[in-house]
Amino acid sequence: MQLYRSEPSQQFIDMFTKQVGLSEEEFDLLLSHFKREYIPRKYFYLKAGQVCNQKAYVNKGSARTYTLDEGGNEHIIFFAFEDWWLGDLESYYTQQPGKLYVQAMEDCELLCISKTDFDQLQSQVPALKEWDIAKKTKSHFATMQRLMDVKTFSSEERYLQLLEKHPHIFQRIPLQYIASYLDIEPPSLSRMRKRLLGK
Amino acid sequence: MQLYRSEPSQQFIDMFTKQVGLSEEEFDLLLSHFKREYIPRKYFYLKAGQVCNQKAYVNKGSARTYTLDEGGNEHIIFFAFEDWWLGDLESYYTQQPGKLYVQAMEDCELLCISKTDFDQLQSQVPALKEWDIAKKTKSHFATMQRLMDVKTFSSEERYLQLLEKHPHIFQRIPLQYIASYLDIEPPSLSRMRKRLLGK
DNA sequence: GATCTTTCTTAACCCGGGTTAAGTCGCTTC
DNA sequence: GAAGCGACTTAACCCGGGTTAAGAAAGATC
Repeated sequence: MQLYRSEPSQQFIDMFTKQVGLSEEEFDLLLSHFKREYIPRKYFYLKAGQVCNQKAYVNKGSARTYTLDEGGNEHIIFFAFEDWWLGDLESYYTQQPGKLYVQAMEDCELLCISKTDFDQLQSQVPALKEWDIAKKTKSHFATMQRLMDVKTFSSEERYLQLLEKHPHIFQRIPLQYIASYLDIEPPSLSRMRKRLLGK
Repeated sequence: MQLYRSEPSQQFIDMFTKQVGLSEEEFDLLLSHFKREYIPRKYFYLKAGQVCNQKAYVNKGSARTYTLDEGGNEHIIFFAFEDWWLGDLESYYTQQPGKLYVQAMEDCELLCISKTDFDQLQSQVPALKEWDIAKKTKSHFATMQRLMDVKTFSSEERYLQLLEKHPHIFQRIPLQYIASYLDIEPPSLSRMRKRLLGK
């Protein structure tokens, strides 16, 4: 058993060795550039105005990504749980200050690699570059789907979809965050849940 | 003056020759694969369930891209005017049936190139491939920005932003489409406009 | 175990937007 | 120019969600 500078989940290892197809040497090289980072609950991984200069894999914990309006209200864009990647993609690629807040909802253990390091590795390992492009594409389609969902479905429909597709998140995060994700206020979510109980 | 199989706008020519940096020969080769397509007002370029198998440049006219919910209501995701590209990006890349409707709001003249042709040209002309990747990236960020806007700003704020950034579209397309784009009903947009007149 | 904090629910009130339908204006068509 | 059509506005009604505040429940902390 080899000693790692970080202790990646099996999913992390499988992703790079089985899906991306890295050799053991390539994986070890990649892994040596990852640093573990802990974000306690309620603390921020990223705030608006900061430049996102690394990729962060959620090894453990959960986080929420949100925007802030002029009134100081938060609007959750998406959640992240284990085996997701955190960050502000636009800020990462443009290296300009971002507009997003990323806050830990539970204590988080992240595996982080700087953009500088990843860019260099990417030029050495073609499979990594392909993986990154594919990841961007998937992310693009997911963002588009979210936009379509927000426009097409009512908050109740989106609540039911969330309940069906990701029932586990209701066990882990406060309902007020779900409400923000659905673009409604907590009392409204409460009323909706009560209404749905009768069905 | 050369005869083209289609008559691209100056913007179209500049994009590929100046921005992408194609040589005259490369541009002519590319252009020879484009076909002109006319979509009369109210007709569809694409419907949900169809596979999007070509890129379409809007040479003239305007279109709206929307989803349909179970109740048969339309939800406009975005508009397209001259110098934009039309289509269902996910369907194009996956070659699976899409979920979007793309309908001409004014008579449209499109310049279209099949995915098959473009993929082949892309492998011959590296600059084209880079352009395509850059376009996807820009599109991704734009989609993300739209999602953030929809979640962060009220319909009134988004109306004012639209008025400021794209005042010309109010001269070209019916207000009912603007309303759909803003996720409100036409009477509500009317009330809002009346309210804003007093300011 | 008592206190404090966080989270969720509930109630009461109000306002804004959906809904429906009618009416106006402008443009096309014959 | 009359009729017809599409687009926009307006009015009236109703319902649902925001807002605020209070209370209950569950966890955390000491």
